[in-house]
Amino acid sequence: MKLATWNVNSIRIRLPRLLAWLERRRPDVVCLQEVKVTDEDFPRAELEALGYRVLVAGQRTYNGVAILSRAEPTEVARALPDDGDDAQRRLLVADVGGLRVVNVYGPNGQEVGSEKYAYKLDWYRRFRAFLDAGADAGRPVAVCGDLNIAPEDRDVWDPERWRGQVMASEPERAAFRSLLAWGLSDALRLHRLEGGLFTWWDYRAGAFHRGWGLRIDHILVSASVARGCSAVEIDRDERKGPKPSDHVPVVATLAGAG
DNA sequence: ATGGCTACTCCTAGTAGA
Repeated sequence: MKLATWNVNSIRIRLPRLLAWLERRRPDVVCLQEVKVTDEDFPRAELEALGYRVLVAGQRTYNGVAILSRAEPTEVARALPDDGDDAQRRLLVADVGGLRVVNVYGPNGQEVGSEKYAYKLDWYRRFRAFLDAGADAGRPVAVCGDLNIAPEDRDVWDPERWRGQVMASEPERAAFRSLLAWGLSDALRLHRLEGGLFTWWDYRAGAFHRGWGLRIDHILVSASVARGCSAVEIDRDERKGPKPSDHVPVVATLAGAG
């Protein structure tokens, strides 16, 4: 089966590209981030017409996550347990077949030392506690999404320029490692060890064509899933052409039925 | 690299993204 994650940066603007990509790629499960619409405004019918079931934890303007799946999903959670009623929509968890799919849109953090940076680190602390309490790394689990963390120097285009900056700071990298320590593997790194593999490029300054990217979108898998993970691809071409998201999809090929 | 963009909104200016 193919499991994908994509920060679409507005499902409204990206719907034509998303539909074309789904028809071409035929993923079995897709985690979307930054859909930027409420549940009611989510383009459910267009996606169902392609054969997908749709779960949405939507929000107007900001954030918002969704899971598309060919098989029937069972919703497990749509917020962290200590989120308030008006919390930012950054989490959606569903069981699809035997796989627990944890879709995450990690906070941006804005700037090291800012209030939003503190929120980001605290969010990851709460997310790790959620995994501890509500999931079992001994079972098939995949944590997918835009984590907004470049885990190592090889995941940024210029390590010296990014050293200590938001997305690449040591406390953020420690938060990423705390997810691995829970019992997950970085699926891409099971197959590809080289640098220069990026999933996001700034819209400004021709960053994509200059190779100024970061790897901040990830698929993390528990051990049983890792054993059946035969490939992970970054759909870099989705950054080209008209109206791209600033992020591209990451697609893992896993053992087992869709 | 400190923004030359994009998308959003009580929409034409301010906020946020990363």
